[in-house]
Order: sequence, then structure tokens, then C-alpha cells
Amino acid sequence: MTTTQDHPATAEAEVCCAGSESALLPAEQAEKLADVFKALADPTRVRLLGYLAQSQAGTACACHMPDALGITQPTLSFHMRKLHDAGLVSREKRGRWVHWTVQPEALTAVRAYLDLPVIDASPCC
Amino acid sequence: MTTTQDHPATAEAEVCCAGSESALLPAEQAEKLADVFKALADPTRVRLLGYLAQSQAGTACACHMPDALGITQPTLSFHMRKLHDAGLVSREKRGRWVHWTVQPEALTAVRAYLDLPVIDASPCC
DNA sequence: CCGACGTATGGAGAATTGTCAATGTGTTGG
DNA sequence: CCAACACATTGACAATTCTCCATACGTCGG
Repeated sequence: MTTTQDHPATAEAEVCCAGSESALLPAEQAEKLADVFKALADPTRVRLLGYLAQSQAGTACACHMPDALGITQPTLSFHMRKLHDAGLVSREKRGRWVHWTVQPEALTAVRAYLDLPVIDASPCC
Repeated sequence: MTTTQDHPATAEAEVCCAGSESALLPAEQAEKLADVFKALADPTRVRLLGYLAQSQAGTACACHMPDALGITQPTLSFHMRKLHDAGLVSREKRGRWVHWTVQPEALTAVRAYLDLPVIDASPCC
């Protein structure tokens, strides 16, 4: 279960650079980020969310969701549930129809993560 | 296989707004985006990539990858391969050790997608 | 050249995911 | 009140994913 491998000597100059020892994201936070990424880890859902975002006010009725996706109604329902569970869209029932709206706020954490502020090259290795 | 449901009449005012008919992302493009999201759809990989990004010049040797992850060496190799296959990191072998470097360019498409320029509310529904 | 080391790969098993057909639930129109 | 509709849920199945152990591969030190 142990991964770290001892370097021959910490004092000697090694092929491998002296460990930068940067911090690790807390497990809980990493899981929350991964959950959002999971919700987007399917082409159909990527298209559905993109479709919604392009609609007026980020809202569209499910009945407008294109047949071009080539999926059945239960499958569409399945995917919208995933997006909803991840907080990416909100659900509003108007009569018989369900209207979905993008929740852009749900993406702020992911966007911050993806900015990945890489430390510019210092004399390391 | 058909999802679209006919509205009683296109002419009549319905509960559901007149379809915004926005375009759908091309399947190929949606798959490429989903592939990157898949690579990030795991807490361990989210932490690994974050760790790399925080290291000097976005580079770190695998031997520095923290034991705190609680995974075995094959599992670490498995995850790094996923990140590599998605183009998120590059691999460079220096002697016995492998050094990984973040490839921030691989994220530009995803970042553009996540900007989701929602059209501000027009009189729709 | 040989043994130790860092990493990758193969195989196996449990868990999760995506899809569909069939069915259930709530709403609307006649 | 009843039939048609919009959507959700269930159950089933194939495919994928994550994890480990065992082992193979390439490289370095002695």
C-alpha cells in the first residue's frame, strides 16, 4: 500500500529533483470537483448542457431537446437527472412540460480548478 | 427511438415556449470534450493534476507523488496513463524516474465550453 | 554482469455506467 | 371522468472503470 520510494540519499544530487512537496487537494474537495466532471463525462450530456446554454435565458423545455441525439425518452431523462444531481441544471415543471435551466454558478469551482496556475520555471531539475 | 413529442399545434400559444431551436454541438466535438472530462472524473486524478500544477514549472517526478493518496504503484500508473492519454500531462523519462508535466493547452477547449455564454433573458416563456 | 529499483502491463474481481423496453405517475383536454 | 400525453422509474443487460496482486521491462550501481 506504500507508494513513496526512497531516494538513495536526500543529501546527494539526484537525477530526480528535490521534491517540491506541494500540497494535495483535500479529499472532500477533490471528490466534489470530480462529481461535476463525472456529470460532464458523457458526450450526450455535453451536448445537452451546451444546447441549454444556447437557449434563451439558458432555459429550454425537454420537448425541444433534439431528436438528433438519437436516444430514447428514458435515456434523456436519465441524463438530465445526472446533470440535475450535479447541480448543473434546475428543474421547473410547467404544466405537463419540464423546463430546464443552466446553473452557471455550479461551474465556478471547476473553472477555478481548471485555471491551474502553473508556477513558471524556476531552477529545479 | 423517437424523442420529439408533437405539440398540439405550432400555431397556437402553448404552455411550452416556441422552440428556441439552438444548434447542437457536433458529435465529434462533444466526444472530445467528454474525453477530457472523463479524464478528470476521478478524485485521485483531480488531486494528481492539481499536485502537478502546483509543482515547479508544473513538473514533478512520480516518486514525489504523495503516499497520502493511499493507492498502490500500479494504480498510480493507471491514473497517470489516463491523464496522459487525454493529453493533460506529458511524460519524460529521466534515468529510472518518470517526470510528468502539466499541459495547460489541453484545457483550452474545455475552458471555452465551460464559459457557457448564457443568453440573457429575452421575453420567451 | 547481476541485483535492486522505478515503472508499466496483464489478469481478475467488484462496482459503476449507459442504454433500452416496460411500466408508473401526474396533468391536461375533451 | 377518461383517454392521451409528458416525464420518471424500474429491471435487465452489456460495457466500462477502478483497484489490486503478480509479473515483466528497462536502467542504474556495484
